[in-house]
Formats: sequence, structure tokens, C-alpha cells
Amino acid sequence: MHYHPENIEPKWRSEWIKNELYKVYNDSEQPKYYVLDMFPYPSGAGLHVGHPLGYIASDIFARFKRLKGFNVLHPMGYDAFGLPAEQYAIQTGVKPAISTETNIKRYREQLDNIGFSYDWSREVKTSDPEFYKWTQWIFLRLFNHYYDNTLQKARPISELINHFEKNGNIGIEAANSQDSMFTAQDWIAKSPKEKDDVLMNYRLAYRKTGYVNWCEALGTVLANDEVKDGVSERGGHPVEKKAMMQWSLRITAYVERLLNDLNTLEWTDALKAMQRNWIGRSEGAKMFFNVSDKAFKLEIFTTRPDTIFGVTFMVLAPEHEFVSLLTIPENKAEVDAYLEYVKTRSDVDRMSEAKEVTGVFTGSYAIHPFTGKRIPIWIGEYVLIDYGTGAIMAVPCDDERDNNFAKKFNLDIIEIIDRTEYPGALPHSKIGKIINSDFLNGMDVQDAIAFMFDKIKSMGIGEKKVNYKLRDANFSRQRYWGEPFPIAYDSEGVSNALSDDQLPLELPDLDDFQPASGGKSPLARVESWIDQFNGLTLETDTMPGFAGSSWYFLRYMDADNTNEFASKEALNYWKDVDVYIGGTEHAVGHLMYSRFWHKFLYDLGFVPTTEPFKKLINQGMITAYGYYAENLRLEDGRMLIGNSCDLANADNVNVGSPIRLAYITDYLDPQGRIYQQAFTEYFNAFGKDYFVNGDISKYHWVEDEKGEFYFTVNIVQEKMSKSKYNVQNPDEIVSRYGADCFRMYEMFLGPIEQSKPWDTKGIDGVNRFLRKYWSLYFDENGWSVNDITPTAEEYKILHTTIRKVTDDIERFSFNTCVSAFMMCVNELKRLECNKKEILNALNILLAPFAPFITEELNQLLGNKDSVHKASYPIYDEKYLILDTVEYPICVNGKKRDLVTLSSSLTQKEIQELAPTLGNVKKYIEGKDLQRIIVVPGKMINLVVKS
RNA sequence: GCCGAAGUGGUGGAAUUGGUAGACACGCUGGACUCAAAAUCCAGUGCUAGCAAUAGUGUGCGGGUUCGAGUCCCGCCUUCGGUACCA
Repeated sequence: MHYHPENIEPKWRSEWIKNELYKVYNDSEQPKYYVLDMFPYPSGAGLHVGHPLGYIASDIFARFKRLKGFNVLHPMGYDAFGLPAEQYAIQTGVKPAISTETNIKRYREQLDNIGFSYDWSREVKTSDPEFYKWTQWIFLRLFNHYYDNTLQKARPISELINHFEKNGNIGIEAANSQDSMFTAQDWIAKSPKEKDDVLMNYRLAYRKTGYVNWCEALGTVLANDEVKDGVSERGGHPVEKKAMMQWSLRITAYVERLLNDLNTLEWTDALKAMQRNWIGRSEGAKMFFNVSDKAFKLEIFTTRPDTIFGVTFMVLAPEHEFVSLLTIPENKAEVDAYLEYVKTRSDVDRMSEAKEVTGVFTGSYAIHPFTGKRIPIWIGEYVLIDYGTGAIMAVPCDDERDNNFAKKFNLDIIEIIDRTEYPGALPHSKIGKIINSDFLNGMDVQDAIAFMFDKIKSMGIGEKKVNYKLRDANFSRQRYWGEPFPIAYDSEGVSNALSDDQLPLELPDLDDFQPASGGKSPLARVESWIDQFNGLTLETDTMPGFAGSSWYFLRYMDADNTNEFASKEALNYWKDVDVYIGGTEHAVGHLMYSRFWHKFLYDLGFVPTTEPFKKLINQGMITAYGYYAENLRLEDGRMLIGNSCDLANADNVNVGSPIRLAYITDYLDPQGRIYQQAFTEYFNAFGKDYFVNGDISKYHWVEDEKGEFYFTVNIVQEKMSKSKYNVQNPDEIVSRYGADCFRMYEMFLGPIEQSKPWDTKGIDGVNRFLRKYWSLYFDENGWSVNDITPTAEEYKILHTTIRKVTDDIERFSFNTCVSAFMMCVNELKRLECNKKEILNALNILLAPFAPFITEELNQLLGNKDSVHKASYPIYDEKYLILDTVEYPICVNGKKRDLVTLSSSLTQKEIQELAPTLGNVKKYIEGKDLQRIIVVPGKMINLVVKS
């Protein structure tokens, strides 16, 4: 009898489905446990070996918890809205709904192959109207609430309107996007459109014109976390700042709670740090500067009010609203030219090149609040419009950027900090003594900061203020494949929320997915859809990918509910996610938005917890090796330069940048076969095919004096992705070795939170283990398990393994679990142990890792019920105790000898006994024995002075 | 630059609170079985010296604390991840 997974696995797969083995009920008496995976985007490439890493870990954990007696919710679904499906539709005409369905089917097959214990009756798809009905429903609640800063809670917008009618906005402490005051009379006098505009300043989901990340290539706006290094996360297209009317979510209202509640979470420090970083809290002061000959004041934010006497100029962001007001006629031409120049620069330009200092003088002056001096007001792109107030007071002596700016444009620099008494202090650090600063002279920097907070407050020119890097989340996408906004506008442009019974507002069926003119979504062309609510015009933007993913984990709790997103009972029973497993790539996007939505739903009384994910495990990426040729020279001496990521811009790439190796399909050889030859040689060296993802003719050829062909190879680890053609498919491994082997091998690779390159060279070891495990149950005559009572040694092996595996699963150390199983089986094999009591317990122990082989053996062992419904074995200390223990004898920490002692001896007894032992005596004879250190079970250490 | 994580054999990695470093596996070497191969099994395998027992040495580098340091402290180096004209 040999181990044949291909005979075992399909059988149990269908058996489990038939018996609804993994169905979970909400009315259990058992304690609940919620184990969740970050649901995948069903891409056309299918699952690769990286996806299941986290899924396998969570599946093992879920199965373990089930065997431990918990009612475990372990669901799966699909983040089914998104750009790739729509891009695909534009290219091929296949409708996103269709391609998404196809991809989901494929994902499901692949997932089923691996033997996950998901309760598929709770499956969710964010693109399903029955699901996005509730996404829209939550959006409407966000739209209809504002954030009360005093209560630190979301409140209905109707309360705010009541207040406006009685008192205007006087006495309102709310998160808002403006702070001009109005009275009750002002409010009543406003037109509906004006009222709508005012309310937009308070709503948690609101519309405003702002500078957004516009991606021309994708034809849509992106959120900050969807932009990486100045290009779009999806596709790597350039992104520019553009002023547009957009929906936003007021996540900044929750910023303090999002920051403080991090302390309550069992997340890694790294991840919490990322979130803190993204939130970017900094304490400082806002200050107002009078402007010469102008009625308005200029507001700035600074963390260093102590440096006020070092201020020699001011700088505004180019987009600042005062730019035109402050530009004097003589400087207008120059300023306009500068603004024009700034407009042409994308984010990549601003980031990539060496920091070049640019700016222009407006011609206006601010007045220094203490010295009364005139301070020139400049415009510079290093000041960002969306941080602080978009304007700064420049202190060139103590800020590197201000310093560079001052040097470039010959502006004054006044030294105001003396660090000579603090030799270790770095320049620009908050350490030193203030000089040249009137009443601040001689003060310590820290004291001066505190002093200035009070000073500016008492003078009425400013006050303490906390600033954040976190911005409100851009929530509009000019795309088709997303949730439509349940918002319609009247002829005045006043926004109207649809009523709950009009939900879901479904996407219309479409044939043409090209963006509509004016940077609008394809929906803008579908008049019948836009005008379906008589007289009103529907919003044509759709929600971004993170809309559905911000709350999907709640839907699993009660996935079929048609009256609520989930019932109160379900929400109160399952509460929150106990363990959430997923990649770090969602550290600041999905995880931040989910926390925000969850807190909002908590404020409204829908969910019982303030945080959605108690514990978070970050699985590392499974990477692939990427082979890049560097300095690839051809036989005629010319050098091939290029960069696979952006072939269109290959001309701009520097010599030496890596080129992705490519197998050329439509190779345009400019001269002859020689180039073809060069590539072929390279590829043969690796015995693999590579594909070029662009047109070879766009590479740039450079002359070189040497007539040799050579290259250097750079091997890097990189993300698996379809675009890199390095995807490893799990199905091949499963069909060759079986799902059990695949699961255990992925766990055996190393700690789950670590990134590691995919490599199959160790898989035989795991396969050998499974065969060895199987062979414990059989001999040459077949089934050989017997009922003989196990020996003490056999019990010891079993119980050591139970203890090790139980502890290691709890701390998500699955690779060491696999090692423990291997060691256990090796030992049992050595003892030729085929006793039922041992094997039955071991089989349950192994079940979470290898569900198929254990289920088969469980049946052969004569157990009627599934092994996945068994009770997890508990280890018993009594089996771990040995009669004798071999102690190493160490002298001053160095191992010298061994001594065998009874295991019943206490630490103290050994300490007293040790000097009398013969083989200890010889080490202490003639020496000065200071003391004896006994580590029970580990060692006896003699501390001697020689 | 700043924040975070990590550096251990030829390789992946183990060592849970400071206590025999290298578990478990891959690979490699030798052997058994076989006409042969595959598979399987047995033995060896950090490095240096030695036929060997054994001795010395050894967890990125340099110091320190300790009877004892991969683990703790101080100062560096390297790699990876995040982030950046954030005032």
C-alpha cells in the first residue's frame, strides 16, 4: 500500500462538499473565533503560489481552532471591482462582469484544489448588487453624517441643520473643510445650492474641488495610497496634480482615534509604525502674518515658533489661493511663467531629478509680528498645497530647504540658534540655545517653543495646532467598474441622496468602455441610466476599489441577509475579526479605510467593537527570481539600453539601468542576425523563455568603441505578477505532489511573515515525509495498525510533539510545526511504532496541515466521524518526564563532561550533590570553587577561579 | 534623510524567558539493493588541524555586561520593506 494523493484527494473534496463539513452557524453555544484572509482581486492570471501562503496559514489556524472547540468563521470572497477588468474590457470588449465571473470561477477551482475549509455559503463578491447595495447604503450614512469634535463621534447631518437654523454655525465643533462663520439668518437666506455647498463642508462623504492625483493613462483619479513613487500603483503610469470636483471621505475626522486605537491592537510594530507614519501627526502652531498694504492675513503652520526671529522670507505653494492677490503687476509675467512651468511638471519629475531649487518673488511683503520688518513673499514648488496651510515662514538658518532657497535667491540668513554648547547636536535639531532673538535670547530651544505657544496666543497672532499628513480620502473614480454613487443632482447642482429603498443602484449594461469625453466615466454616455430618476441627474463617477473592501468582513457574518448588511444578532455574536492575515501592501490603504468605516459604523451603533481586526498577521511575499541583463553590449560594440518598465521612455534611461531579459517575438533587427544571436545565447544559459513586454524597436542603441559582446547579470527577487511573466501556478504542484504536500511545503519554506523566493527544490523532503507517515500504517501485508498499549518512549514522542505543535500554531510558527512532525515520524519509524493510540492522536494533530491524508487514514482507523470534527489532543506532562537526565558539566560555561542524574532531583538537590560526584570532583580539585549554577534539565555549571 | 525589520553552514531555516548553536529539511559524499536507472534504506556532513579519540574556532564588524551572549547594552557595516521637499 503506497501513498497516492491522486486517489485520496478528489474523493474527500467531493465528500466534504456533500456533507457540508465546513458550514458554520451563527447560533452556536461554542465560543466564536473569526479567522479571515484578505480576499483576492480575481485577476486574469489566476492564483499564483504566493496567494495561498497566507490562505494555508489561516486555514491551518482555523482548522486548529475548530478542533480546539471553537465555532470558527472562516469565509472567502472576491474583491471583484477594479481597474484591470475594465482595462481588459477596453482592450478586448469582454464585459467586466463576464471576465470577472470567469476569473472567479478559475480562482474557486484553484482554491478548492488546495483543500481550504471555507464556508462557501457565505461567499461575497463586491461587484454583486446584493453586496454593493450595502456599500451604497453605508455611503449614504457617511453622506448624512458629520463629525462632532466635542463628542468625538459621528452625528446625523439633520442635527447640524437644526443647529444652523437656530444659531448658524456658531458653537459647532465639527470636522470641516472651511471655517467661515455664519448666523442663523445667513443660513436661512441661503439658496438650496448654497446650503448644499455649506453642508458639503461637514459631511463625512462630501464633494469638493481639490488637487487630486490624476492619471491620464488610466483616465481616472487615484487615492494617495494608490500612487507609489509618483506613478500609479496599477500599471506604473505617470500621475499629475489636477484640480477637480471629486467625492471625498472625511477620514481626517477620525485621525486621533485612528492613531490612538493602534495601541489596542495586536499588530506588528512595523505595521503600526507605517500607519502612524501615514497619519503623520505633528504638533506645532498656526500663525497669522499681516501683509503689507493688504487687508488679509497669511496663515502658516510651523513646528518651530521659536525660530520666529530667523524668518527672512515666506513661501507659498504655487497653487495657493493668495498667489494672484499677492503678485504685483511688475512681477506678473514672471510669476505666470513660473506657474506655467510648475504645471508641466508631473510628480515623477518633482521626485526623480536631483532637488533643483525653483521659485519666484511675488513682489509683496509680510510684516514680521515682532520686528515689524518687511518679509518678502515668494512662491516655491517645495511648499506643498495640501500640507499645513500651503504657506510657510522660512527660517533659512535652521531648515535645509529654506537654506537652499535662500542661497539660490540671495535672501537674508539670520543665525538664531547656538549649538556650540551641544557638540553632539545635529543641525536643525530641536537642541540649542536661542540667540539674536530679542526676548527669546538665552532660552533653550524646547523652552522657547513652549514660551512662543503662549506668546502668540496672548497676542492673538496664532495658537497651538496639531497637523497631520493624512488627507481626506479621494473617493471618485472616472470609471465604469465600481459602485455607482447613490447620488443625483437637480438642475441647480444640489446633491440628493437616493433613498434606501432605491438601492441597489445598479450599473447599466454597457458595450463601450472607453472613457467619456471630459475625463468622465463611460457612464456619462448612458443617458437612460443617468436620467432614470425623473428630473435628477445621477453622479457618473464610481467608487474606488477600497469601498467594498472597507466593510466586506462584516457581510460574511450574515451574507444572505436582504434586510440589513448583517443582523444585530450576527454582528453581536461574531463581533470582530480575531485573526486577519494578509500582505503588508495594504498597510495604509485597506487597513486604514476599514478601521475608519468600522469606527463610523460603531458611532452609529451598528457594530459592537471600535476596531475591526484584533490581531493581524502579515504574510511575506513569495517572490520570483528576476534576471536582468546589465550593460548588454553587442558584437559590433553598440550597447543596448532600456528598461522593461517603461519602454516608451527608453531614451531617457541611463546606461547601466537593468533591462528585463526578453524573448523577442517580433524582433525588429535593425541590421542583421547578430542581435538575435546575442539574445539566444543568453536565454539558453538559463534554459527558460522570457517575453518582452514591449516593442524592441523602442530600445535605444548606443555606439561603443569595443567590439565585444558581453553583459552582466543582476539577479533580483521580485513580486510575482502577470506582467513580469514569472508566475508560478500552484495547480502544477498540486497535481504532481498533492494538496497536502503543497500546503506543508509552503509552510515549511520559512516563517510566514518573511518574504522568500519560490523554489521547489525542497519539496521532495515534504513528499518523503508524507510517504513515510503513510507507511507507519502499513507493512508489506497491508494495514498493520494494532491495539497494543504504547510504551513510555512512544508516549513521550507523541506528547512532546503535541506540546510543540500546539504552542507553535498559537504563535503562527508553522515551519517549526512541520519540522516537529518530521522528527516525530522519524522517531516512530525508528521504533517501528504502529500502535493505534499513538497514530490516531498524531493523525488529528496533523489534520489541520494535511487535511486529505489524515481524513483517509482517519477512516481507515475506523473512526466514523471526520477527522476535522475530532477533538484536538492535549499533552500530558506525565509522559514528558524521564527517569534520568543527562547533564552536561560545564566549567565556567564551557562544556567538559556529562553526568546522568535522576530526573526527580530538584535544583537544590543537584547543587548539593554535584561536588560529591566523581566526574565533577576532577574539575574542582585544586581550584577555588565559587559556586555551582544548575539549570534544571539543561546543565550544571561550575564557576571556578583558577 | 527619517521610520521599521533582519543579518546564523553550500542552501532554506531552528534555538519560545541569556543556558550543550546549527533542530528539521535540501544539497553533497560514501555505502546497500539493482544487469542498470529511478525509488528506497544506512552512514557522514559548520570551519581548521589530526588516521583517530580529540583540540581549537565559530551566529555581519568592533567593544562591553555576565560563571555563561545568536539572544542584553554601546558604536558601526550591509540587506530588505515603508516613506519623503510634510515646514
